[in-house]
Formats: sequence, structure tokens, C-alpha cells
Amino acid sequence: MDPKYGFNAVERKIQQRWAKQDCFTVNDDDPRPKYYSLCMWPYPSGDLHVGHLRNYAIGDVWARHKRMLGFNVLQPMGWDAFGKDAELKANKLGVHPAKWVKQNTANMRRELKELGFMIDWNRELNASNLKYYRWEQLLFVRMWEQNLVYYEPTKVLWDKATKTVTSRRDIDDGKVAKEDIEIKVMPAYLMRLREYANQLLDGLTQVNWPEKIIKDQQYLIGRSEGMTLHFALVGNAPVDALEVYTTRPDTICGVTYMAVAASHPLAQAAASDNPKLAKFCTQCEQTLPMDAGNPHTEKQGMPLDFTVVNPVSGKHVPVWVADYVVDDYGSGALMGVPAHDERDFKFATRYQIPIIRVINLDQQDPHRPITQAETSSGIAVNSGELDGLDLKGCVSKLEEMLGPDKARRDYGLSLRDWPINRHMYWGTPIPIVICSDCGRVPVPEHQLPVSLPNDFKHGPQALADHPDFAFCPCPRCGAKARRETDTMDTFVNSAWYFARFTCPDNSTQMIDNRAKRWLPCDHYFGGDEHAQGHLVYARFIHKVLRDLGLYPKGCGDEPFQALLCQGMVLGADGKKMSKSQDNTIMAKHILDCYGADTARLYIIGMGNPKDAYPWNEEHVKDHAMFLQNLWQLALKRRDQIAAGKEQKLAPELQLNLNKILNNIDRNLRDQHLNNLVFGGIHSIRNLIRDNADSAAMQYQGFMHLLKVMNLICPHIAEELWQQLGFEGLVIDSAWWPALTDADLHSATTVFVVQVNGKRRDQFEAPFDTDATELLELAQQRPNIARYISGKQIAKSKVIRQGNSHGLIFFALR
RNA sequence: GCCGAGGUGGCGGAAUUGGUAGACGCGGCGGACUCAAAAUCCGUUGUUAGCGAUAACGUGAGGGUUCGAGUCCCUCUCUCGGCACCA
Repeated sequence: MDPKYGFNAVERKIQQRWAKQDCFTVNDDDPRPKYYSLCMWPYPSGDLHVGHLRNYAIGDVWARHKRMLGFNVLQPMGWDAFGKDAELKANKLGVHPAKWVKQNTANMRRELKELGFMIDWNRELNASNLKYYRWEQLLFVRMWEQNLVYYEPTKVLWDKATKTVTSRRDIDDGKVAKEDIEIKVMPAYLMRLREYANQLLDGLTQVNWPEKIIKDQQYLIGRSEGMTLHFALVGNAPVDALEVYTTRPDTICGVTYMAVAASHPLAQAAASDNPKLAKFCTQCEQTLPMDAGNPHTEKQGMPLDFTVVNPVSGKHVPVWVADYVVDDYGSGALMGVPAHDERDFKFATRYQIPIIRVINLDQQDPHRPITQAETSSGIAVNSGELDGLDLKGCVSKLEEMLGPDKARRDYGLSLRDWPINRHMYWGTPIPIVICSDCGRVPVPEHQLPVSLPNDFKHGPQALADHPDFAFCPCPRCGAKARRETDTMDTFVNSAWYFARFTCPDNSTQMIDNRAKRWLPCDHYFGGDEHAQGHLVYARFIHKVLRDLGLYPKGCGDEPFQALLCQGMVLGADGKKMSKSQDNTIMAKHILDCYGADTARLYIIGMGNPKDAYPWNEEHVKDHAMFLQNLWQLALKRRDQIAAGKEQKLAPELQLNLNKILNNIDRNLRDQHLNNLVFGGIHSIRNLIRDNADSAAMQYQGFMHLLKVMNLICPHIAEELWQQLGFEGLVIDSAWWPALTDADLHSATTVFVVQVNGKRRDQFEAPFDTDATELLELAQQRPNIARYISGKQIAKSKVIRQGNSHGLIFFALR
């Protein structure tokens, strides 16, 4: 054993051993119970940064622990290699994106291996590989046939500078300049997320996720309960009735105007012979989502020449076009109830529209003046037949009065269907052929895949201008036709990769029977910045795969049983790492300077996985030092360890060890992984260090210590395991059995004595000493007698906690 | 505005979910070893008073429930993260 610990030599040696013994390969038919532990696959940006390090270190602790508990653990890895960022970067460097991806994945794979993660590299996937994306095309075709994808003009944010569709996120992040954005209506391929909205909502009750993420998902889906109501139009309107959705049908008699979105047929009809109105409508439609969306901004509108009749009160109210009406929510129209809605109140105040209270709160005077929108629920007043009813009562009454044609229960969704096409080269080609006679024809399955041509040209016209790719015969009529030259969003790639990991090598089937063995994923790890969009898409596609029969039966309704969203690693300055701030830290830096084990020990010990922490290089050094010292300690105690194998640990040492082990188990259960380092590893080390005279302690201590260390810093753990004479590999050793009450039971119990809730004394006694005797003993103690003497005891009690703690309290009158 | 997380020593952070607040680590102070330094080891370290046993105070602020509150309830405040005209 080398007297000095050299992480380089140790880590290389151990990695070679793992490779030689094929430690990370996972067999589908292994008899042990399965455990599928998945970390989000990275975008191959070039180098792993410390955020990746954190994600995979956390996942690896979990996976290794499950393995030691006797599970057959699948932990795969792949590359989210398609997408705009890769295309832009490759274009800038003047190389083919495939080449760029290849270099980067090679580099990142090497770094991941150097970090010693327990990844089955036989299952590696790459989204930009034909072997992967061909199946995505099959999925698309099947979805098209089932009308789960459709083609329709949709509003997009168009970046004039790069001539691509962009996202709100990119604008918010500053990647795209706001001045370059315009709102364009472009045809899009949309996946029917809304069709699955209720399932996506229901599924959330089945998963073990952080409450926040569940709330976010619910909010994103945004289902509200309400009614759709018909208001008859009077005069020369192009249609008979205006349909609106409302969650407050009880306020129907408070309607003093109606408002429609600028793109609503009524507004468009009115604008056709009114240039001023037309201008206003265009202006509304060009408002960027981040400029709208603020409830505090002034609402703007223009009156139309239409009037509707309130179906309950019979009153006539005007129809306006207003900029705060969202065109793709409900019917793109709303009933304006200024008394009971904040936005309507603002609008009505601005345009001097009447405000009528129809809901009374707290039995106050219904005629008092209205100074602000009263949005709480209450009882209808001033509402004719609805008077005296609450919301629920109003719903029933309206159904009864107006009948299903004019009033029906309905719900609203804020979830939009998912536009999946991008005007880019670097993505999965959409398998559609556009024929002037047949329309959009899906590529027949036997003609799949549609390969991305090898010659790369950047930009939205890349494929459209490609002579070989862009044209082909129509699969239906054989006439000369054009291919769809948009490619798919990378979110599609990452919406099913977890399923393909179960059968990455199948060249004849998208997903085979092995999926049944592995799915659903037992635990999913990733950054919470991906928490909302990606999770909805992946959950949706999972359900689609199930419904289309592309899954074997029994893969579950939800793809991810448990979820951990880890916080960010911030720069040393406490700010979000970014290139512009020049505060990014690459995994390579820490790997080169301190080694994988130190890197992992630091990143796990950093703090609660859920929270964000700034980088602190000093702390990294502390951990490096810890491993150095531990190595020395092992060296010193090696002979004792051998001797201690057959010896029994003294009871109190055993108890101390058991307490730490129990703590470790609890922290693993609660995902407080940072406590494994200080409360776990350090504590066992201290026990070993401070009990040099106990050979049994040396043996037991190191054995357990190395098992915990295997989760976090596996190389040094593996090396010491062997050097200290333990059998086999630590990675294949078994975790300790769960500790029982008996294991944590001490011979003597410390009883703390409290008087009026303040700790005044403590003494030791056998755990099961009779309660009256304990009370007596406590009262006799001078320190307690001092407080109690001469006073009356109102209450006293003995509480035994756990197995080694007791509490005696006296409450004085 | 809405949703969520949080505020504990000089610092990172513990606290078995209502029961000895500050585990463990870093840093500080004192000591041993050393010509000296580094490393290592031992002791000490919330604040105040006291040689001391001990006492008072102490988990963002204020109130409440309780024999007992970092933990539960109410009010306020500050920080961070996410979402935002969804009728």
C-alpha cells in the first residue's frame, strides 16, 4: 500500500478493475428485483460543468445504494444531441453538427467515466443517431394516423435575426434580442396535449414527487371549472351568438359588456370596414407575451357595433375588443363583470362602463359603493331568479333555466397543444410528404426512416433547399411531391428516451418487451429548470406510447415514480453560472486538481440536494485533505483490522456505530445526502480514530465506512476495501440490514429532567426503570429539589424516547 | 399579483418531525511534537456573568397553544426560486 494517497493512480486502477470485471453492465434477466434510476441526459455542450457533476453524483449515490440493497440497478446515459444550440455552435465553428457532437460526447463520456459513475455504457443513446430518431418518426406517423398530431396555423415568436422560431425562454434569457421578435402566424405540427390534460392531471396523484413540482404541473395544465354560456347577438352580426367560458356564472347579471380578442371573428368582421379598428387589432396581435401578461398594465379596448342580450336579465350590453382577452383560451371571448373581476374592473373604470354588484359579501349593504373588484364568492343579489344562490346553486339554476344549448358545465385549460416543428437542419426530420393533390401524407412505415442528409447547411432553409432531400414522389399517388423540411423539437427526443434505454439495441422494434421489466423509472434526477415543460411532454408521450400499443402492457401510466430536482451550483460569487459572468466551473478543473472522489465528496457534502449553493474551492481542499488523512489512518490501522475481524465489538462502541448507521439510513431515506458526508463518513472516521485500542472497532468501522464511501467516493473506497483485506468488491458488497430497536438499545439510559420545560439535570438509569421510581429519583437530586421544594407539582411524567433517551418533567403550579 | 422554499454561532450546515438547540465539518483560541514551519495529535470554542458548580439570554420580529416550540397556529418582515391578463 502506497504510503501516500495519489488519487490519479488509485482512480485509474479502480476504473480499470471495474471495466475488466464488467461491473456496470446490466442484465435484463438478472433475478434480483429491478431498480431503474435515471438522470436527465445532457445536451453535449462540450465539457461537463459542475452542475452535471452534481446531478450525476446525486443519482449515483442513489443507484449504488440500491445496488448494495440487492437490486438490479439500471443507470443509463445518453445525449440530447439535436437542437438549435448545437446547430448554431457547429455553424459558428464551421463544422458539421454531427462532428461537433461526436467530439463533445467523446469528451463528456470520458469525463463521466473518469468520475466513476456506475453507468451501463452498453446502452448509450444519441438523439441525433438514425438508430434513435428513426423510431421517433415511427411514433410521429402513428400519432398522425390517430390524429394525435395535426397541422394548423399557429402564432409563433419569430426571430428576424436568425430567421427561426424562438421561445419566450430564449428572449428572457437574453439569447435573442427583443427588438428582433415579431409575432408570426405559421403552420405548425401540434401534438394534442390538451386531449391528455385530464390524464396528466390525474396521474399526478400516483407519483411520489416534490409537492412544488406537482403544483407546477397542475398550474401548467391549469384546469378550471366553469360554464360555457351563450349570449345572443342583436342586429347585423355575422353569427347568432357569442359564446363565452366563465368560472363565475353566478356573476352573469353583473355583465355590463362583452370582450373579444383581436383575432376573434367578430372583431375581424368589424375591422374589415373600419381601418382604425383594424389597426388596433393588429397592434394587439403584435403585443409580445412578455409585454402583455402584466395584470397591472392598462387595459385597452375599442367598442364594436355589436350588442348582445344577457340570457338571464335580458339586458343589452355592448361588445368590445380588448387587448387583455387571450385568443386561445376558452372561446377567445369573455363576459365583462367589472364588479367581480380585477381586470374587468380596470377596463370598465377606464372606459366608463357601468359596474353593477351582483354578489354580496358578508351580509353587508348590497348598495354600498364599489371601490375595487370584489372577487370572493358570496350570494347572488340583484340577479333576478339567481338571487340568494351561491355559485353551485347558480350553476344548477342556469342549466335548468337556459338548457344545454345556452348554458353547459365546462372546464378551461391553460395547457396548449404542443408545436413540435422547428425550422432547422439539426433535428429529427418530420416524416411527412406534401403533395399538391393528396395534401400532407405521412411517410409509410416501410419507407422509414427519413434520414437527415449528411451535407449540413445552417438555417431554416437548410432542408428546403436541399435538392435530394426536399423532393420525392408522393407515397399515395406517386406524383412529384415535396418533403416536409421542418425538423422536430428536441423536447420530442427527450420525451421517450427513458423507454428506449430499456432496449437500445433493438433494430426492428421501437420498444420491446424488456420495457415491461424496467418501466416505470423508479427514480428520476434532474435540474428543476427542466421541471415543467419536459415533464409534461415526457408524461404525455409515455401515455401515448401506451395507448398506441408501442409499449408492451404493464409499463405503468406514469413514467417517473419518484423525482428529485436538484438545485443549481452557483458561481463562487453566488450568482448563476454563465459564460457572460465568467464564473463557470468545469468538472475537468476539479477532476484534474483533486480527483473524482474529492469532487464527488465535495459536491454531495455541499448541502441539501434540493437547494442551490455557491461554489467554494476552499471546501474542496478540505475534502481532499480528509481523504489524504483517511488513507494515512487506514495505513496505520491495517494490522489491527485483520486482527479485529474475529473480535466482538464492545457494546457501547457497537451502539455508537449503530446510531451512526441508523442516521445514515434515515438520511438516505429522506434524501439528505449531504448528511452522509459529515454526519456519516466523518462520524465513523472519528469513531475509528478515537478507539485505536479496539481492533474490532477498526474492522467494523472501516467495513461500514467504506460501504458508505462507495456511494460517494467509490474509487478510494474500492481500493481501501481491497488493501484492508475485505472480500470481493465493495460495490458488490451488501448494505447493512436495517437497524432494529434492539440494535439501538443501550444498557443505561440518560434521563433528562426538566422543570417547567427547562432542562435542570440529568442522570442515568436502566431504560425500563419504573416510572414512579424515576420520578422519585429525579426529585431527590439536589439540583431538582432546589426548584421543586416548597412548590406544588401540577403535573409530572416520564417519557421514554427511542431506546436510549428519557425525559422526566415536572410542571409546577 | 400568484405559487413554492427559506431566515439557526465567525462560516457550511445538524436537530430522530413537539422533548438535552448548535451534531459533523471549516475557521478561531490554547497546548504537545519541532531548531523552526507544515502536517499530525490533545483541549477549548453561541452570548453574558462567575475561579467554579451554575444562572440568565439565545433559532428574522411580535403574539398564541403547551409542562415544554427552531418545529404547531396567527400577524409582520426580509431573502431566494418559479409562474404570470387563463375569464
